[in-house]
Amino acid sequence: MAAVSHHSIRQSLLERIQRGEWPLGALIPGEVQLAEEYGCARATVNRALQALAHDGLVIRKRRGGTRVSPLPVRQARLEIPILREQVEATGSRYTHQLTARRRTVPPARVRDTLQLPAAVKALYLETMHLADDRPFAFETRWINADAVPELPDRALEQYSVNEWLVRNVPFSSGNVSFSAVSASATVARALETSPNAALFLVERTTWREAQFITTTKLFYRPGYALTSRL
Amino acid sequence: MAAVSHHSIRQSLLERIQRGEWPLGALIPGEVQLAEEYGCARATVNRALQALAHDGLVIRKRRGGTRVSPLPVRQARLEIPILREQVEATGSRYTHQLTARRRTVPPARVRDTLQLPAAVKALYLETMHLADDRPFAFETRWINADAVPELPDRALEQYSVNEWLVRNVPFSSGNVSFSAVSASATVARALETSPNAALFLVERTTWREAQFITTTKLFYRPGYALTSRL
DNA sequence: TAGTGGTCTAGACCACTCA
DNA sequence: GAGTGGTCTAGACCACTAT
Repeated sequence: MAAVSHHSIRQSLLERIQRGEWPLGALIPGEVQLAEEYGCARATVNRALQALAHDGLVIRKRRGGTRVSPLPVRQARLEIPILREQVEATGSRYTHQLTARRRTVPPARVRDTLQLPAAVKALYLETMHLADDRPFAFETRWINADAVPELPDRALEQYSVNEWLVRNVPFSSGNVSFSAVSASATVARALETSPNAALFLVERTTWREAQFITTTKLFYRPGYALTSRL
Repeated sequence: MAAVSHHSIRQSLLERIQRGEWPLGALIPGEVQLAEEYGCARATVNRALQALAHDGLVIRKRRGGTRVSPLPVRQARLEIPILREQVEATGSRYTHQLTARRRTVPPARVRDTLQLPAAVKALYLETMHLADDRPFAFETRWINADAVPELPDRALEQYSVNEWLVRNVPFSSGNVSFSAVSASATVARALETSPNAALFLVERTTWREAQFITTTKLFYRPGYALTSRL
């Protein structure tokens, strides 16, 4: 390992920015000058600066040079683990139960989200996720049956629906939304909590090449928090 | 722009993975072979593969080669914008009001978080963030006065406390936590909502080189959701 | 120990944008 | 038009680890 690597340069530049060597919005030296200063090739400095730019700490423009980000946007990288791992990470035993499974015509809201033609049936599933046999999260899910291979009964014994989908319909794109909701009577019963309890809700919709696959709501038990480094 | 860039290779490999050319967990060709296939230098393929690895889509090991990630961890990159920008992005007018400001000894929980000695005073601030003069979010904040330059009164006319801190004590590290809480009487009154309403809560603590700076709670008005691409 | 990824270099050319 | 970052290349050596 050389004394100067793009990692060490990145770290060094970060510290210089944090120490205030260059104020917010200020221009920092060009790649050529920094390369000279650190005694390495320009490409190495370039790599370090690109990493800083990727993290939103500097802003780079051709001809305009590199500036310390005037209003650094804090970014949090959230990992959305499979529930099994989330539970097992706390040392608890993970189990799950399929509590509903039917093929019906989805409500309009879901039909729009999945872009299904009217009157087409979709697969509806409800799953309870348990940690040490106590409710951890309650999941409702609609699946576009046309987009997914038949869901074998056997699979559901081993994997939760989500896990099965991840393993069998991988790498779709999608979006997530985090919010807070009051527990409806149904959800409160499932989570063994009181109606109107404040629940952390994660909604996800995923698709693959313009074909919508699934949309889910995940209601976490009260007190759950999603944490991340900033 | 050459026909092959690390971007295009990255995209191509992504599509090949998504099409299932290599199953989950499978080994994909080595850099040398891919470079030959795409007709470019190994470094270019390397860069594309590193990007995919960074996003958790492949797993790379020296000597072990590159594999499609067997259980892709979905990652969401959340940008935590300054409230002003969050509000203005919706086309509303942003204003804020400082509703409380005092120096007192913080409660034990805050003292622990900021790692303050007992009986040392800290700065406590409450801010209402408004969108078109209607409550958008309610913020409570403790600041370690030793870690921060004196907060000039003048600054608070122009910037919210948070914005002032970002501009004057930049690039600290920190963590965030997202959860759901029931509105307390105080918070409900501030947000002009009913007690026990489910609120989305963002808690943040930031520090800089082992010195704690501030810890805040941000209660969003009911119905707020944080959204991100997956 | 051999084979893979990780990294650095020196040089080159291009793309953008500011003056 | 000139100066900055963006990128590619060909070659080299190193670091890790599976066998």
